[in-house]
Amino acid sequence: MENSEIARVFFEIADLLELKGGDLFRVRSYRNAGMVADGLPESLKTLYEDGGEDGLKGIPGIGESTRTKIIEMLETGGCAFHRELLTEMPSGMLEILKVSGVGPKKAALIHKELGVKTIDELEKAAAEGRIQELAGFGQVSEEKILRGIKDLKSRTQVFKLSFVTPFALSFVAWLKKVPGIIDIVPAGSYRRWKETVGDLDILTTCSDARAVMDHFVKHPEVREVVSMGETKSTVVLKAGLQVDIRVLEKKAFGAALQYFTGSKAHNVAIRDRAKRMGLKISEYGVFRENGQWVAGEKEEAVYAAVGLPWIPPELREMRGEIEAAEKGALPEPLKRSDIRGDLHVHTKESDGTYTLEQMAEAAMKLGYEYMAVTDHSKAVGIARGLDEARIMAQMQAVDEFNDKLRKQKKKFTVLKSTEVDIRADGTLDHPESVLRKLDLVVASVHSGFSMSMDEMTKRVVKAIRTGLINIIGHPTGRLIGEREPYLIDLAKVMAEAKKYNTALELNSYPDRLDLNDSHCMLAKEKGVLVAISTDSHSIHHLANIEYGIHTARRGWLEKKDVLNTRPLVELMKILKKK
DNA sequence: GCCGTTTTCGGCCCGACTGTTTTCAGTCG
Repeated sequence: MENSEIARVFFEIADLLELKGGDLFRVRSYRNAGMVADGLPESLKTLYEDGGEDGLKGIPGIGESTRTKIIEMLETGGCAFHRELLTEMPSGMLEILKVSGVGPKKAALIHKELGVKTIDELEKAAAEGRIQELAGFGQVSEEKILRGIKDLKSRTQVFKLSFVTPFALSFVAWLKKVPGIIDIVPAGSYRRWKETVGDLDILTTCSDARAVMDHFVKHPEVREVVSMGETKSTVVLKAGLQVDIRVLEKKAFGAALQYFTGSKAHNVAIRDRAKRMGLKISEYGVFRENGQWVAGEKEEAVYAAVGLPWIPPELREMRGEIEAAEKGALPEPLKRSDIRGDLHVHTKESDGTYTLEQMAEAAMKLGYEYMAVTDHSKAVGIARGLDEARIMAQMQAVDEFNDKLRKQKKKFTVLKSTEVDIRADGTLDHPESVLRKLDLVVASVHSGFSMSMDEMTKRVVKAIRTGLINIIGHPTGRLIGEREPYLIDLAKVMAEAKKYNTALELNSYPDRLDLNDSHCMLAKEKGVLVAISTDSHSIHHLANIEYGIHTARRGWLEKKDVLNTRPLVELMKILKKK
């Protein structure tokens, strides 16, 4: 079982225990174990295979009991405790918990009183007016349940970060029109640059809170106002995205920003730390036990109050950032200006929409020193991949273009390159003689995704062992929310990549973000360089580098861990083939 | 169930909004 599957079992155990009315701290432990499993850069399976039970020790949040269950799942593919809980509470109840406004208490009551076992039965009961008869329910909550079911059935649960970005910008612009508004900052997982975002949280300070609320709910994209209070409101947009807003005093803005940026697990740890120091943290500030205000206007001051330096939002995922902050060992955040060039760019020759010259012009405007033109090879027929003759012609065109740039005294170089296909048998789709003439070789898998992990790993490892590859492109092939990653043992691939001086790509295309944040942590640990590239098919895609940079920051990468932070001369030395 | 600058036992983050129960529990983030 993969980490995400193990995590799902823990989440379900937590939900089932909560439905049963079990100890809430125990519930929280399972939920926490699920989050830890999900966010772990190493595969639990690999840790267990390599180190046995000891390999699983020392993971914060995983104790005796959850460790035993992890081992059970790895060995048997299931968890007896989980199955046992499912005999007591039907699995349909887990779906019911997802209905907005229905939590464990209400769900359990509905189940007990009406024998409801599935979301469809819940819908029927509500439609027939049987819910409002129950103690603690009324006509309003019954209608709310019906709406919640409708929403759940139609709504996408999570949104790609790039889907949310335009809405975030739109709300910021919209709220700027409110008289007296001071700060408007989207927080939450959006601010942490998480690859998918569940909802958008916006924090504001304003002299007139009422005016902010009134204007907020009138945004033209709003479909439904879920709640509207003095300082907090929630709406759902036509696109299905939920947006929350908070209005705060200037004095509390930093504390609120810290709180609403999350992650939840990070905040719990920070508050726990505060508590141990005799402090109390809420979204209104840091306070002593006697209620005296300590800090809150600036986020930095909140962290300082608990003896820590400011922690960048991308790191706030409880992956050791608090311990690192304590030791002064936080990674130096990668900056946009650290990136010297883009190493994965397509042109009209294959499936891009602009010419080599146009792409280069656009890259120069971003202040880059270099750009690799990496059109597809012939195996990718649908993208009009280049055969030997066409790539030779392109090389000549690149040489001529570089000559022209030199004559114009422009400090920019186009690298002769390719995105060569790794065929199903692990061979490359250009002959060695061609690949040796190129400055840089990106190699990617574009077909035959449904291999076993063993086959896929061998396929990519075989390609690396040719010694001709500088970068493995989009190493897992996933498309966020659309296509699962193909099965591949990245730890093995990285070990081989390290030997052959091959980098792994962090593809910044917002649908891909591949490597992901956890994989970046693994690459860093294994000492493999990461190339942050955009896979641009248009001049407009080059700006997607931001998504790659922030994903890299989430993966703790620093300037030294990234291939394309190197100046051209240094880069060319690294790219030199053995 | 997890964990330790107060602890191997006894704690475990904190507050807003809603609906319904006339004083608060449940849900959510």
